[in-house]
Amino acid sequence: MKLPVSTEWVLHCATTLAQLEPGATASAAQLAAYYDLPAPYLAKQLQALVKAGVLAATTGPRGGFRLARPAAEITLLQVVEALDGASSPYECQEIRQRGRGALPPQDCRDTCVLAAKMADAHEAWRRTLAAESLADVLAVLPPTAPARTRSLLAATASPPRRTS
Amino acid sequence: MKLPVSTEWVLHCATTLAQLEPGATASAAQLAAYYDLPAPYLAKQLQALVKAGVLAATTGPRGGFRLARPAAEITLLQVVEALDGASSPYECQEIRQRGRGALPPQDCRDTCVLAAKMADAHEAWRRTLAAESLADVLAVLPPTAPARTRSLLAATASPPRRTS
DNA sequence: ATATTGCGGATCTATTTAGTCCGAGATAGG
DNA sequence: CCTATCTCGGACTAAATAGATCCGCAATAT
Repeated sequence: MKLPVSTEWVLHCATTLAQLEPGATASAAQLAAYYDLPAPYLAKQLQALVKAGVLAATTGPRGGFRLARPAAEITLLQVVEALDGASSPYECQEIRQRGRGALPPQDCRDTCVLAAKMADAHEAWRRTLAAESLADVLAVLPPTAPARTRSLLAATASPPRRTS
Repeated sequence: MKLPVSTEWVLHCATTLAQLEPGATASAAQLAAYYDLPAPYLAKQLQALVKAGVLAATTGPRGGFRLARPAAEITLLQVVEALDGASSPYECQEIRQRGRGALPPQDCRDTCVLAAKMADAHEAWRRTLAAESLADVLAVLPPTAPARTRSLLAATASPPRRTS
């Protein structure tokens, strides 16, 4: 049971994007430099967040990524599941219905007790992550963080067209 | 984030072993036939449970596996973690300390907020599974189940030495 | 003594993950 | 209005990890 390392990347990137002024964007290259990550691969992960509706992207010069919704309406669960999917780590194969000890179908009308308990555990996991929004995360950061983040990001922004 | 399919196997096998009379054993081959599973691979997984102290094994003819402790003292979590380990699916790589936006060490004395929340979620998952014992699972099975299980298992027991 | 069982290691395959690349589209500037 | 360039978007390739299997060794009850 393991989550991709890029999970940490996108969680931090989402937190970073949440510190921008409304409407402002940051490119994949900017975010990659900010965290020292391989830019093309990070871009791929961010695209997954776009497809999941967590981020919005604008192409063209000065384009980039921004949150698709207010930070208070984006939960950690939505970010994590955008990458890894929402399926439970335990998948019941109904082995109780196979082999010499196979149960008759009428005994299998309810879901398997073991599968039910594993599903309960997964639900508890999801509930914990769904209870925390990006806004909640921002609230525990020092008040100076957003300004610092914005200025450091701007340092790698595309230059304003050199007039050679 | 995925658990091995063998997780379902060992959960069911542990439940099956819990239905035996105290001291009785079942071999890997018996359990494999009971659930129509690949015997060699199942054996390997059961060995992991032995190493984790969940099951006890006796070698030699008429040997096999049995619970190492009363069913009430074996939780689903112990069975699952015997196979997959106890480590969290999310592993913080401290990327907040790398790249252009790296935080100074004095700001990293506490664990990262994101890592802490992910750890909370994993703890909620573990708590749910730790709250359910094999005895709890047996309690919801029909009272006739143990007798049926024992008789079906016996059908694949090693034959009592053919006197040819 | 022999057959049966668990135990551990070595091996092979397949799926997933990590990482890279090039093309389509959009915008700012001329 | 046109062009140049910067961005995302998806396809493609390699590496690592986990899944699955096999074989020889040790132990024990018959």
